[in-house]
Amino acid sequence: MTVPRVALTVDLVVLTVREQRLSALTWRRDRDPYDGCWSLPGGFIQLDEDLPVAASRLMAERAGLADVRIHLEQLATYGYPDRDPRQRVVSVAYLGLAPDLPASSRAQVLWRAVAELTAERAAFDHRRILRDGVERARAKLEYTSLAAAFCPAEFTVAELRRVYEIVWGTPLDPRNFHRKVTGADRFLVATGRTTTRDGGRPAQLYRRGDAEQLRPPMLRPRS
Amino acid sequence: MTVPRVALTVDLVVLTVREQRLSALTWRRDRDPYDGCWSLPGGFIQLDEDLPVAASRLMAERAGLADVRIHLEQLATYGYPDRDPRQRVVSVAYLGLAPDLPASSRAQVLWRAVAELTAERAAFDHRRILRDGVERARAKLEYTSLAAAFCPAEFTVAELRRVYEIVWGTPLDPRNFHRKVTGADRFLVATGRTTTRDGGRPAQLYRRGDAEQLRPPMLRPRS
DNA sequence: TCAAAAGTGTTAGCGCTACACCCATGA
DNA sequence: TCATGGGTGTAGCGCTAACACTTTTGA
Repeated sequence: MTVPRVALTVDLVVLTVREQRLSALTWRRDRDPYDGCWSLPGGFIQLDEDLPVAASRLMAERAGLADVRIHLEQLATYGYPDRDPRQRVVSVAYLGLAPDLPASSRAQVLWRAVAELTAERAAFDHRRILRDGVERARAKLEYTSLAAAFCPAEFTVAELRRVYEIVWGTPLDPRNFHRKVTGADRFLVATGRTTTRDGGRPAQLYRRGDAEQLRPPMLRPRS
Repeated sequence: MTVPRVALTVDLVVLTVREQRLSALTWRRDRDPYDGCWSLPGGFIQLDEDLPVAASRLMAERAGLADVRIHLEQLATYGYPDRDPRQRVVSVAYLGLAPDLPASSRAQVLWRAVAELTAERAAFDHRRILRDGVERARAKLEYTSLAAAFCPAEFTVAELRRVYEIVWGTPLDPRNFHRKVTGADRFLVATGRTTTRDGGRPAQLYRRGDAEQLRPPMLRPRS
C-alpha cells in the first residue's frame, strides 16, 4: 500500500498586550497566493524535527523572538484539503503568549491589533486560526496563571489586571481583583520593591510564582 | 525549495463507561512493529479528505462505529521523529466519547479498561495519547455537559452520576448531584417517563439537553 | 491641597457541602 | 414490612460582588 504524504507546517499565533490592545504577530505576504494579506508566521517542518522544536525554531527565524522565554503550547491542527491552493498542506498551530517585546526588525513582521486583523482579509485560514488562539487564551486566563506571561518580569497588580481587562474586553473591580490574585497560592511573588510608574500611591512589584492552576478560577463576568 | 512531506495518520481515543470501568477502544496489533501490543484504532488520511472526515471514516472502518452519533473532537497532534520506527509519521489524535455500544465484530477490536491499558506495553506512543485523552475527558466533565455523551439516549440522574464517579474515580453525593444537574439550565430534558431498572423508587428518565457549557461547573472533589 | 491610584474592610447573597429526612417501588 | 435507591429541606460556610473607606504618592 502506498501511503499518501502531505506537507506539514507549523503556524504561530503569538499574542501580546501592547498599547492597550490585544495584538498578534503577523507576517505580511509579498507573493501569491494572498499577496498583500497578513498571515501568521510559520514554515515547513524539517524531517528530523519534533513539533515543539519546529515551533521554537520558527519563533526565532520568522518571528524574531529568539532566546525569549515565551509560553508556547499546541493549539490545534488544520488540514482541510483546499486550505492552500497550491498543494495539500496540513498545519499544526502553536499558541504563544509574550510580554510586549520588540519583534523582528524585518518590516514584514509586525505586531497588529487582533480587532483589526479579524476585520481584514487574511491568507489561507489564518483568521480562523487566530480566532481559535484568542479564544484559547481568553479561556485559559480563567483557570491558569498564564496572564502573567503577558507581563514583563516584574509587574504590578494593576498591570496584571489590565491584561485581563484587555484580553477579555471587560472591566474588573480593582479591589476584588487585588484581593483575589494576591491571595491565590503561588500565583505572585512579592519582590519587596515598589513603583509609581502608573501614578498614585506606590504599588508593590511582583514576579510570577510557580503556580500553574488558579484555584478557585477567575471567572469572566458574563454579559 | 523542496518541501519535506510526511505520512499523516488519524488515531482515535474512543472512551466509554462499561462494566463500571472507564474503557477505551483498542486495536490488537498482529504484525511488527509492536506485534501483540495494543494500539489505538487509526489509519492514514486520504489526500482529499478533511481531518474530521478522516476521523469519522476511521471510526466506521476501524472501530466499527458507523452511523453512530458520537461526540468527536480533536485532541492533539503527535509528531516526534522516531515515534514510528519505519518512517516519519505524524498523527492527529481525535477524542470520542461514546455510550456503551458493541464495537466492531472483529476480534482485533476490543473495549478494554483504561486502568489495564496504562499498565501494559502499548504500540508507538499510544499510551501517552490515551492518557492525554483521558485527562481531557476528565477535565471536560467539569465545565461541559459531555458526561451525557457516555449515556444512552434516555438515562437517569443516577446513571449520569455513575459516569462522573467512574471517569473521575471519586464518589459524589447523590443528593447534591441530583440538585445540581437537574437545576442546570438545558443540561437535561425530562421525558416524563420513569424506570426502576436500578431498583428502589422509580427514577425520572432524561434526555440530553442542548446546553454545552455547565455553569457553574461541576468541580472534581480535591483529594 | 487635590487628584489619582493602591490597598483594606464590610456586608449581602449565592452556591456548595454535609447530612437529616421523606417517597415510591420490588421482594 | 423491609431494603433500596430517588428525591427534598436545611444549616453552615467559603467565595464573590459591590462599594465605602483609608493610604501614599506626584503635581
